[in-house]
Amino acid sequence: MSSDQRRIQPRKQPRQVRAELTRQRILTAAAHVFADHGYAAGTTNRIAERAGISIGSLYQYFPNKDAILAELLTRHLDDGTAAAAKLLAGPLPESIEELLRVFVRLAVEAHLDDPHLLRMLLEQAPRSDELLERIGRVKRDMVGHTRDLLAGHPEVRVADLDTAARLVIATVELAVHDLLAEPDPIDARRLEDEMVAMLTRYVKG
Amino acid sequence: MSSDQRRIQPRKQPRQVRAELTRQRILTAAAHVFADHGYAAGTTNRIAERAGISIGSLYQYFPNKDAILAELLTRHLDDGTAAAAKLLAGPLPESIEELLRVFVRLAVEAHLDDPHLLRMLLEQAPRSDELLERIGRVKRDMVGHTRDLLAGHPEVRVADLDTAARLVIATVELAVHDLLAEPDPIDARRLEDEMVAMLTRYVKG
DNA sequence: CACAATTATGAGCAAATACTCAGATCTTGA
DNA sequence: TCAAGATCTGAGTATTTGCTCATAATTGTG
Repeated sequence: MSSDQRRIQPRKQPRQVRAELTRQRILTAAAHVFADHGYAAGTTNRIAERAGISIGSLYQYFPNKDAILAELLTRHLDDGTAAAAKLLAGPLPESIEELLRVFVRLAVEAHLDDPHLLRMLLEQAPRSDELLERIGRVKRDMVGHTRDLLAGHPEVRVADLDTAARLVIATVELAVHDLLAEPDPIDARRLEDEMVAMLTRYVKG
Repeated sequence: MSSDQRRIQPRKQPRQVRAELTRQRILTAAAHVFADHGYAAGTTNRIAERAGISIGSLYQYFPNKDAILAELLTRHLDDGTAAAAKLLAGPLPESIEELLRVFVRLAVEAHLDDPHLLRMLLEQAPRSDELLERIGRVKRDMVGHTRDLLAGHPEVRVADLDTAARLVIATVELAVHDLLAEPDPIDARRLEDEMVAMLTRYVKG
């Protein structure tokens, strides 16, 4: 029941331009529909309708409903890791405060687009073992990088690097998700400032 | 479609002992089933089966599936607010660090029982306007109390009391949820220590 | 233009599942 | 003891919804 291995990869590779276009329209529509109605009530027929295509076309590009969710989540994760990798490859600020600010800002910006969609994605992800796996890996990578950054910085004074890294990641990810997705969302700039202040004072000991 | 007002209150008041007992068994079974399978896959028939009663009996005490979720969430919220009120009524520690510790410990303990159930409850709550309302009210109260505590404490130095209070609440609630519900859960004691350290340094400025 | 490959259509199927109801069984109180 | 009310039963209904497939339309190619 919960261990069925369902395809998550597209059913076929688009060979014409209109095919790729249709694929995009499906994903865009799905993002809207899921954000508005949630995953369960976001039916595939509704997605097709919103995309302006027939339900049959939808199933030519996605083997099942979960695959659409998976694709949306994958994109978000890939965007995030790519942006983070780009940051890590370039020159980084010296001070721990500015260092933290750079990454907090990254997180905030990644969630400003559509906080409701993002929240839904992460909530529904546990439905699939494969997605759980993928999220777990990304999170572990983030914790690892954070630990390394903390470890190599002279200003940092914490009791347990591993716990500190986990706490930092959890705090940033979750608080950003939550505070931006609330009915009365917090101001993004202020959120960034306060969170940087909190984390900086924390890791400086 | 999504605006139908469904009953959430029990269908009848139990008048015999066995009735109240059945009600309890349903709720206990539902907690387990929801925690194991999630809300969508936690079917009412499965709940009834696990409770050792017939599906008909279930629907004599709960008008619909959402009402079961609502009852479970209500209990959690009521337990939490009651515990918090009890704390606030009694003598509180002087130092801000110990003050924060008391409340962080409360949050951690409230989620040690069944982190997966709690996570599921909060994820599925947005399905109902009434529950969203209730959660919002509890959260607003918590932020309010936190702001008052921070405002009246001489050690506290923060730029914006309101933002700080929101950040503190979000951090505690979410990080506790998340870190305890992970496949490799963080040690509760260590979580408490680190979180208290972070929050203390933050609010002391 | 002709023909094959690709893409689109949407009525309808199969399965899942929330929920009902007519009747059986148990409990209470006099 | 026994009737009335309370509780329980579970096969069945109504609805929703993910998804298929036979067919049509469109596009690329020689």
